[in-house]
Amino acid sequence: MNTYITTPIFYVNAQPHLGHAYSTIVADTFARYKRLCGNTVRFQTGTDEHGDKIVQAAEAADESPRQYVDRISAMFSEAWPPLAIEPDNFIRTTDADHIKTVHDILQKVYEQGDIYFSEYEGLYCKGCERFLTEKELVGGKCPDHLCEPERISEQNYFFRMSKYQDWLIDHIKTNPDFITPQRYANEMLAFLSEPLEDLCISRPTSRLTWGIPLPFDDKFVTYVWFDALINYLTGLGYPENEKFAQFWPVAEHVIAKDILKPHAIFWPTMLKSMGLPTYQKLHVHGYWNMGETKMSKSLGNVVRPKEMVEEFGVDVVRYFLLRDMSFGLDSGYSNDAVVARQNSDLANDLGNLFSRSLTMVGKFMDGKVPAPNQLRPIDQEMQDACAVMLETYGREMDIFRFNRALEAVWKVVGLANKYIVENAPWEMAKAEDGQKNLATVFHTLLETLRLLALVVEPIMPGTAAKMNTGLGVETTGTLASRSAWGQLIPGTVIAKPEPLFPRLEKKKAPKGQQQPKAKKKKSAEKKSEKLPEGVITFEEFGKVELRVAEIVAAEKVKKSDRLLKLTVKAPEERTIVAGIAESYQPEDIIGLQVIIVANLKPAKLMGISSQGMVLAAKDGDHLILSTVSQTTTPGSKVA
RNA sequence: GGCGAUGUAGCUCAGAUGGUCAGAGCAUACGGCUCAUAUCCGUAGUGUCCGGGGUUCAAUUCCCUGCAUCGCCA
Repeated sequence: MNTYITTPIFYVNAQPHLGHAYSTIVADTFARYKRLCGNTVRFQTGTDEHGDKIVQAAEAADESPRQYVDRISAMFSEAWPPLAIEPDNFIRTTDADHIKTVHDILQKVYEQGDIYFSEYEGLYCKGCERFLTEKELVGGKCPDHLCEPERISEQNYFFRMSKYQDWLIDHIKTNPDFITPQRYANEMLAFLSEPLEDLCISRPTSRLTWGIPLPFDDKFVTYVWFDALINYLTGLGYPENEKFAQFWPVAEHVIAKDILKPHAIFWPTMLKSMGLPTYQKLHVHGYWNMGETKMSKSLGNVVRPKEMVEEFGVDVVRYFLLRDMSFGLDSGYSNDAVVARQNSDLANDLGNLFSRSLTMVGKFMDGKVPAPNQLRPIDQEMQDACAVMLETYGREMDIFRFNRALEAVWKVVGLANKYIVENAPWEMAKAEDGQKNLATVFHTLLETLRLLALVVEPIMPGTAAKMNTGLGVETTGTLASRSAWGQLIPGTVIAKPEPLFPRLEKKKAPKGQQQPKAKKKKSAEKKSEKLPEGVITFEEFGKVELRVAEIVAAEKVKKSDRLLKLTVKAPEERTIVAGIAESYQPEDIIGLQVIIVANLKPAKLMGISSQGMVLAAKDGDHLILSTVSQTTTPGSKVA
């Protein structure tokens, strides 16, 4: 059996964030799982590097597009190893072979008449030198240049997507697993109930040169999706490489819901036009939301995978992401939630189970795997529970319900802990006739741990390895072969290992919920002492994130006497509208370092989105901006 | 404005051709154990299953409508 699993190629106009990491961890886990099942697996990820946004981002960074994409793409490829993500191929749309493949495919589709030349109409902003989507507009205006875009038309090439609409509808309907979870297939069918428009696939070189030239007209370059989606073929060496024949028939894509339409509509119709079978499955996942608000760069609440790993370790991060999100739905992210998972599921339940078991084997079994004796019902039940777990685990992993799979695994973790309490080996050891059952108990327990290490392997490879080492287990074979009960060899020496997971102190807990430890104590002392009116706690103050921001641009807001539109570095650029025009001239404050509230909910003032608030003293009507007494790094925290 | 999704215990979320479907984990309280990373086991709660209307012997589950949040599109 073969498996071909891909992540999207990520657009390099931003650094890797949690969403990228999730898609890629999902794909990696699936790849590891399928390998464990004995499949031949190919796992591909990469970066998407063409288009006008890249040109702009490069300009902003004062780099050539080439330098820029090389730098950001490297940030992606370097982001994955620390997350234990091991793709077989990392593709870039600026790779020579990709460019050639896109060329060949365009030529082929063109020759068969599925690409034609026509008018494209859209809203064009002269300042940006590009078409804007309706969504980008703020109050009908370009948010960057505050002018209304013009409705202009230009000549472009189109892909005859509409031709394949009926075929696609039929394909989705007759293949229930084509797009999963089901809700996304429904969404696409609803979309397809309206006539499908053809897809504009070019941009004139007069406006954009950072792209793949059309083979049949060098005055145009390929625009976005027709370039990007083809990466899934290029990565297999389409058309002649044998990998293509081997893996294309089993292709499965993992994406986030924001790029559903290109993958569910554009891509299958493109493949159809090329005369290729479509991919097998599209797995669509939701977003990680940060508390109440969505993760966004301007709010400065982007979670960097690298920082997560540094704080929690790879396996915890992987476990958390797969355990806490129902695949397909949105989920909330918070550091506290990760800490909670780490402490309860990992440290207390699994880690402690492993630790106590091995310690007792050392104490009561002379540090060796015992041979089991006659099974009692309680031992048989433990063994049966493992069989149930393996069955559920396989079923759920196959369909990307990782949270369900892990739930089933942790059910056994709980049962194993219970099994220990019910048998109370420390009592058995004292009893005259206890030795016989004691051997069975520890054999059962160690076998259970062996199976837990097995199923946990695709999710937490490092932890699985530690467990296997501790148990003295060989890790060759497949999931099926290693699943069979009773593979530990009696007499194998078991050494007490280091703890699997450390327990963490919960960081700044929101309210007064900061007493996890002192459980034994009476709850005599009240947890929330009354505070005088107007007094806030340190925790409450801690919610306000103050930062130093450097004003890099300032201009008056039209039709407003009081408002200035500021562009600040904190350290990312953000726009803040401040009511200080009566006290300051725009040109006087450029370069000034002020203190801002960085995590204020964005507000729209005179049609401009303000992402934060500048602090100023108020002397009557006169405002005096807060500054720092010495120049510092923009973005420094104020506390 | 159109389409769609979501709205279930303090928190994060599961759930079902309409009838033991009111659930899990975390958090909380109490009890037990001591092998273990002060861990584990047991017990105990609370919910107008978003509001309103309808279909039905029966709706949290189906239909309509309203509200809120989110997404896609115009």
